[in-house]
Amino acid sequence: MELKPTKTLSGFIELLPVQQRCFDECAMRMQRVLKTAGFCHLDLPAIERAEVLTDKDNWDEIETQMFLFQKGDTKMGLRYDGTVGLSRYVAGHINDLVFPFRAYQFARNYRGERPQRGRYREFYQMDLDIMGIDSLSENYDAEIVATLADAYKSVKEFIGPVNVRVGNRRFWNAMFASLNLSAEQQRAAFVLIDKKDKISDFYEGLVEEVGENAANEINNVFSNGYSSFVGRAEALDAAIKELDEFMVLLGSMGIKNAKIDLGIMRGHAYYTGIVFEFFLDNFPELGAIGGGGRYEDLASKFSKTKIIGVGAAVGFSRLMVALMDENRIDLSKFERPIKAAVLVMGSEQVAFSMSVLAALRNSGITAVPYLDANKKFKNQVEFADKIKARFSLIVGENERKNNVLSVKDMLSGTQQTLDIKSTIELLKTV
RNA sequence: GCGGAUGUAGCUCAGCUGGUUAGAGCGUUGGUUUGUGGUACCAAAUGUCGCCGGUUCGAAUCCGGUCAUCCGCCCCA
Repeated sequence: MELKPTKTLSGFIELLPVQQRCFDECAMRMQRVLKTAGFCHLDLPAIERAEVLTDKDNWDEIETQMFLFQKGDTKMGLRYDGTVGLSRYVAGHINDLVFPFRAYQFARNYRGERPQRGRYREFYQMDLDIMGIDSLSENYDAEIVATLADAYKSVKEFIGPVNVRVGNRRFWNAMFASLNLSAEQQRAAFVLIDKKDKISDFYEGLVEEVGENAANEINNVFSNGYSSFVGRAEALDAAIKELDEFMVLLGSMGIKNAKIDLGIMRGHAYYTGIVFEFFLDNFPELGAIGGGGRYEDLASKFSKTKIIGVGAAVGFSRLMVALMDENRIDLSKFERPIKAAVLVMGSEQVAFSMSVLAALRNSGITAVPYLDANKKFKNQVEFADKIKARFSLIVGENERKNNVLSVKDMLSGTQQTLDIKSTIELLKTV
C-alpha cells in the first residue's frame, strides 16, 4: 500500500514536543505581560469575508497572496494579520467597548505567498493595540512600545536582549513638505528610506528621484541627526518635539534600549506617526522581530466614526522558529517534563498502580504510567528512559503486597524502597 | 510571476563517466538478558530510485517534459 506523505505542506510549521513546550512557555509569559498591562484578549475568527480582507476587486490577483475560497455566494478568506479583524471588531462593537480600548490577539494568520526562509503560510502573530475615538494621545505610543519591550524582556532568558528603533512618519511628511516634493517624489523617497539599509545606492537613488538639493537634505538627516532641523518649519519642529518627548516617556517607563532611527519606516501605508521596530541584540541579521506604529484611520472602511489606533505586531512563530532552527535557544529546561514514570509489572498490579498514579497527580507531580502491563520489564524501563522521566516508580508483585514502591533514580540508577507518602515527598523536593 | 538547486528505505543521505540481486548510518522490531534503561553485540523487516516519455541489448545513472520541495528575487496586505 502506498503511504501518504507525512511532511507538512510547504510553509507550515510543526514543532517537536521539546520545542513546543518552549514555544508555549514564551507565548504564555508574553501574554501575561500584556494582561497585566490591561490588554484584553481577543480571539477573533480566522476566516473573514473577502471584502473585509481586501479592497481589491481583482479576485485572481489577490488569490495568489491570500487563502480565499467560496461557499455558495459568499467569498471568504483566511486572515493575514490581526489588524483587519480588529478594525472590523472595534467598528462593529463601538457601543459596547470603552475607549481608549486596549486589546491583544495571539492568533494564527495565513498568507498564500510562496514560502521561503523565515516566511510561512501559517504563523502565530501577537498583536497589541490601543484605540481611541476622534483622538488618542501620543503618550499611548510610548506605552505600547514600553509594554512590548516588557513582553520581550519576560522571555529574555530564551531570546536574549532586544533593542528598539523609533522613527516618525510625521517628520518625513513635514520634511518632504518643506522641500516641496510632489506626491510622487514623496512616495519614491519613502520607499528609498525604507530600504536604505538594504541598498547600496541610496544617495544616487535619491538624487534621481528628488534632485540633488533635496537628496542632500534628506541625507543630512542621517549624517547630522534630526535635531539639526529645528527651526526650519513649524511642522518639522512639532515632529522633532514628538520624538524627543516619546523618548523621555520611554525612559520614565524604564526602557533603556531604545534609540531614534529615522530610517525606520515600516512597509504598510496606513501608518501616520510614530513607527518602531524591535531587533534582537544577539541576532540582528534576523531582521525586525516585531514592530508597529500609529495609524489615524484604522477603521474608516467600517465606520464613519474616526477610530485612531497605535499598535504593534510580533511575528511570534518567525521569531521562535528561527531561533530554534539556529540552535540559539537553550531547550534543556524543557527536556524533562515528566517527574515519574509508573512501571506496572503484570496486570495484577494495574489497580494498585493507578491508585499510586492518582496520588502523585493529586500532589501536582507530573506522572506517566506504562499500562501495557504484560510487556517485558526491560521495555518499560526503556520507555521511562526515553521520556526522560526523572524517576521510575516500579510496581511489581512484592511492592503491591507490601504497599510500597521501588523508586529508581533514572540519573544515578540507584534504587530504594519507599511508601507512597515518602515517595511523593521525595519527588516534590527534586 | 522569474531564477538556481534537489527528488533513492520511516528519517538523513551515498551510489550516477549506463552493466547481474539497490547501499550506509540512524530509527523500528526481535534476541544476547522474561525484575532494570542510557553503552555493546547478533539478527530481521522495509524501495514502482518523484512521475511520464525518449535513447539503448540494457537506465537510479544519459536526454526531454512534468510535478513537488528547498534557496533566492518579486511581493509583503
